[in-house]
Amino acid sequence: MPPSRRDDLIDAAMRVFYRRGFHASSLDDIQKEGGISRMTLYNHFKSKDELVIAAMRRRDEIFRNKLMQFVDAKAKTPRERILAVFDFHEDWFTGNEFCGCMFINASAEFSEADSAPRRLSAEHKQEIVRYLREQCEAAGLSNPGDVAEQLNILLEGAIVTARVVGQVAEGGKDPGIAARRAKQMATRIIDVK
Amino acid sequence: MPPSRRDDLIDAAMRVFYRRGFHASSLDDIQKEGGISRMTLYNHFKSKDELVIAAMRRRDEIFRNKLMQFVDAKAKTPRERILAVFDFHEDWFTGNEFCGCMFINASAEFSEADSAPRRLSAEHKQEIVRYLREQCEAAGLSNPGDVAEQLNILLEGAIVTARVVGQVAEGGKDPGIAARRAKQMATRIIDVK
DNA sequence: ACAAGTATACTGACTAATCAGTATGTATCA
DNA sequence: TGATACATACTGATTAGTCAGTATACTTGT
Repeated sequence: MPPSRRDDLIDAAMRVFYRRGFHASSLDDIQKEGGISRMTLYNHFKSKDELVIAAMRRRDEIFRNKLMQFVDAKAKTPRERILAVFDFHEDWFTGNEFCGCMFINASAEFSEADSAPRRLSAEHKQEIVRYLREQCEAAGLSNPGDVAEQLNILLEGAIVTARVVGQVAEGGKDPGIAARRAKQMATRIIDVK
Repeated sequence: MPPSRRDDLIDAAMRVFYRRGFHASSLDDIQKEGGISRMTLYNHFKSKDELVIAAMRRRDEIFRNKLMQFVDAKAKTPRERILAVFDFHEDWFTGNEFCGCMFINASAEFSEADSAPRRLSAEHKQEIVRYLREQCEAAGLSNPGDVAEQLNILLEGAIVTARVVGQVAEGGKDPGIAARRAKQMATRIIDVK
C-alpha cells in the first residue's frame, strides 16, 4: 500500500508537533512541512485536535516498533534484552532529532487529565510497562510486574534528564549519560532480584 | 515588607502557568487570577516572556524552600534526610494541586534549547542535584556526585510517572506509588554503595 | 498644615497579528 | 465524469501589547 496523502499529513503533523510542541504548532506550519493544502487537511480531519490524536497514535506505533526492532536485533538473552532497552534510549537521546518524549510533552501541555492527549499518553506508557514486564517474565524474574514499573521509572527519569539538562549549552553537554546511569541502576535491580 | 502588587502578579502568573501551561495561559487569565490590571502588568514586565521568567524563578524558590523545610522537619540522620526527599515528593504527588513539575513542563513547551525557560529549567534541576549531593556527602557516601545524579533520575521518573499515568481515570489511580517505588530503589542505592 | 509633585494603581477601549476553521474555484487523474 | 488534491482568500475569535485618562496615596517644600 503506497503512502497516501493522509499518511503524509499525519507524518508531517507528527514531526512538527514533536519538534515545536502542540500549542506552538500552527496548521500553516504543518501544511508547509508536508506540502499539503488546508482543505485536504480538513477533508481528513474534523479539527486540529483530531490531527493531534492521529499524530500521537502514529508516534506511539513508530516508537514502539523501533524499540522492539532494536531489542530484537541487538540482544540475545532475556537479561540482555532488558538492558538493550536502555541502549535504545541512549541512541535516541544522542540523535539530533531528540525532543524529549512526545507523550510526556503532551501531558505537560494539556492540563485536563481526561483529555484525549492525556489518555493516549497514559496508554503509551502502560504499553511500555507491559513490554518491560514481558521481558522481565522471559528473564525469569520473581516479580516481573514490580520490576517493570521500576525500570519504567528509570527510563522516564533518563528521558527527562536528557531533555531538561542534557540539551542546554552549559553544564548539560551529554544527553546519553542519563541513559547509561539508568542502565547501571537497572542492572543492579535485575541482577539482585 | 508587605506583599507588593508586583508579588501578587508573579504569584498569580505562577499559579496559572503551572495549572494550565505557559502557551495555554493568556494574560487575561492571569489578570483575573490576581485581580490585577493589564497596565500594572506591563508596568512591571516588558512582555509575557519576562513574566514567565519571573514566575519560574519564584516557583524554583518556593519549591526548593518547601523541600528543604520538609527534610529538616522530618528527618534526623543523613540517610533519613535523603529518603525524606522521596516522602516530600509523595506528598506533592498526592496533593490536589499537583500538575507535574513546572520545569519539566517548561522544557516540553519551549522548543528552543537556549531560551530562557529552558535554561532556568536546567538550572533548577542542577540545584536539586546539588542539594542531593550535599545530603550524600553528609551521609558519607563514597561517590556522592554519582549517587546524586542517580537519585535525581529516580525523582524525575517518579514525577513524570505520577503525572502521565497517575492522574488519568482508568489504570492510573495512585500517583503516590511512583514516589514509593523510587524511594525503594533509592534505598538500595544508598545502602549498598 | 497644606498645596504640589510623584509614583503606582486602575478602567476600558484600541491595534495588529495570529489562529482555527470555511468557502470558492481550479487542476489532476482514474 | 467524479473524486481527490490543489491554491487562495475569507470569517470570527483570540491574543499580546498599547494608549488615554483617572484615582489614590505618599512625599516634599513652604
